[in-house]
Amino acid sequence: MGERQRPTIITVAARAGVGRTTVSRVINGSELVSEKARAAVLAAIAELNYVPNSVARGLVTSRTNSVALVIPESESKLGSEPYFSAVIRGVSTALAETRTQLQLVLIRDQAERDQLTQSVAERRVDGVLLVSVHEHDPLPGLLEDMGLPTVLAGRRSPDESLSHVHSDNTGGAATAVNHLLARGRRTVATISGPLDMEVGRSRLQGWREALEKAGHQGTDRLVASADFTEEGGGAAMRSLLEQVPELDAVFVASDVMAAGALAELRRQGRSVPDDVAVVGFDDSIIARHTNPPLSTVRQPVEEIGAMIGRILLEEISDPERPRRRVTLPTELVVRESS
Amino acid sequence: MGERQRPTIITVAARAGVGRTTVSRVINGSELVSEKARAAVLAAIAELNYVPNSVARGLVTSRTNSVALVIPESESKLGSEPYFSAVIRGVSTALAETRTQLQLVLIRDQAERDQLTQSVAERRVDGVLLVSVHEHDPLPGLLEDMGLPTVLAGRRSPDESLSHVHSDNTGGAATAVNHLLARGRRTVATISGPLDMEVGRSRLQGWREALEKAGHQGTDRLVASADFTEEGGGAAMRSLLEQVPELDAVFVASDVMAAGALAELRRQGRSVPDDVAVVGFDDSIIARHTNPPLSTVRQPVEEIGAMIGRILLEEISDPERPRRRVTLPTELVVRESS
DNA sequence: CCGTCAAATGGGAACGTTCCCACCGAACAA
DNA sequence: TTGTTCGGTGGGAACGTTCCCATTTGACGG
Repeated sequence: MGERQRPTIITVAARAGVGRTTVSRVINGSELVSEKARAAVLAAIAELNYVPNSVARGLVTSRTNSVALVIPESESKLGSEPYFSAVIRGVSTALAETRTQLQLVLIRDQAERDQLTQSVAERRVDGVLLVSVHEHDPLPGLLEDMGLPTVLAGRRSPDESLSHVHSDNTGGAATAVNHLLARGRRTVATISGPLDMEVGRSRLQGWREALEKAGHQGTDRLVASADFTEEGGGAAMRSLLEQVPELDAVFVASDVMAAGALAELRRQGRSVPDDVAVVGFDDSIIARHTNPPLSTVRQPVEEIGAMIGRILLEEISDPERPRRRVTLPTELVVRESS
Repeated sequence: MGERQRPTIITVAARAGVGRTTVSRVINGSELVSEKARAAVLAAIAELNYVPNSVARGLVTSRTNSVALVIPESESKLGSEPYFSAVIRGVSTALAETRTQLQLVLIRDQAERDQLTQSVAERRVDGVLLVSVHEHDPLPGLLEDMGLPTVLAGRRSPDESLSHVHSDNTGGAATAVNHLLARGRRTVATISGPLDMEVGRSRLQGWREALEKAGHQGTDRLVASADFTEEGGGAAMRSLLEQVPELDAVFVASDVMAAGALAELRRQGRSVPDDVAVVGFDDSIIARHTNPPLSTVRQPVEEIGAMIGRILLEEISDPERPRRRVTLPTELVVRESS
């Protein structure tokens, strides 16, 4: 179609009969411009259909108005997907307010990891959001050293130095356990997440503390760990049933693993919730579709996304701002599995 | 920490004892540079830890090396999420090869829609990927008019003018119907998707053609339409059971709607698959978790994503290249619901 | 030994902004 | 009148590249 030459700020200036700088001032909302000049510029912009070139602007301001959201693919296997979708939605909401672009970066292997740091070094983004970090992941430290604003969903450890937002994993787990105990369950085992992730450890800790507070001892043999996958959950369930055949409840640290556990229980002829009660974590989409529907601990994932987005924007606009640590509440959702 | 002044191409040139241009040539892999000079430049780059500034480069080349993936939020409701995740994964794979960045754009309302066109006008992306377009969506035409390379996952109509990739919806639906007929079902109803989307229409068409080819007539009363949501699927099922109480099979145009339909069937005391056989479409994650597990038509979503990514890159590097239309095969996955 | 040619090289200009600073003129006090 | 101030303005420079073109260099045939 049309596509002649795109108008530049100079074209606009000429058309409006003012200088380059005045046009720039109008665009950027400066006060120091007369009503008359402003009107002329605005008219010229409209007539010429002028749109500022953000690349040129970025060159001089050294701001790109875009941030990266980094998702490790190892985690984005089928099961965790609803989690990431919700985070993305939240982040997107937060960014929309300031017209900041969202770069999505999936990391599957070392090459893609290098590419990310490369891309960061190229100054293609103003800040980075990191999701589901592992304890010894070098990435957060790297970004911190580069001085690039960085916010985490989750954290590497309880004394995380970067700004981060996470849900009350310990509290949520404890709530689940207390719920099971209140239902009269005597032996509440757990399938924990990976222990090299803080989510894994803290949910396990919540489970343990709640049991101990209720007077239960020797809980160690009631634990099996898995990797947040459905198969992992099934395998962990199997091993628990071997070790602790008398168990009558399981707190599973994710819904996806719980789905695997439910299948294994069915396979072994244990009915849920009559023989064994099960509570998951996340309230992801599959929780409503398992057989029976899964009781679970809901975490406000979309809100986490919105929050990390907002915090990152703050840190970009003021890098000196002190780091923030936010814990969001969880909520027990009781369905038919408990 | 360190963070002194970032080295520029000039710093590198000085260090290597060559001119600006030679450094640029080395970076861009030009042949026209002596071994000696190349080595010196490479050494200087390594010593100084130089990384080219992509914004500056973008200003002169007027390429940003990033593309936008646009997802209408109305579709990204819970149910369709696995679909989008898979598309994203595929796109990301295709883009990784050329170090092209992926901008994710969620569109929820008119404001965000405007923002997208704005952002496109600002030349922040080299091309656009559009997912799940509606028949009368103005966006594709707008992008086409702007002369911006655009590729669709799905299409607006069978004679789509833009490059696009879609799966064989008609064929997949027909396969599902034939499967049901082969199982001895007599009355195969359908819950279709929205009829203002080509996916909706073509799956319906596949269902109809297969029935007619098998000698069934007067199929119109066997159709109920819904909006790809679980609730919609339930409501459509209810209406079908009222209209056609004798039905013994349903082809549902998406797994999510099928989940709703299954729940409704159970509520009305019809057993699946004994009384009514059900086949869905997508093979999304929930298909394995419904009760009973859902037979479904799998479409290669990740491959669709990879394909639209690759085609877009081609169109960016050569805008004159003729538009492409790709149809990928589907595959019937038989589980327990049929 | 010289002209020719291709390979290798580097400086100027351009990409489209914003920022810095100098300037202009009107208002106002002395 | 003269000086001071300040809102309003615009030109030069800079941001860090790539592209165009002119120049240098070295090899080679006559």
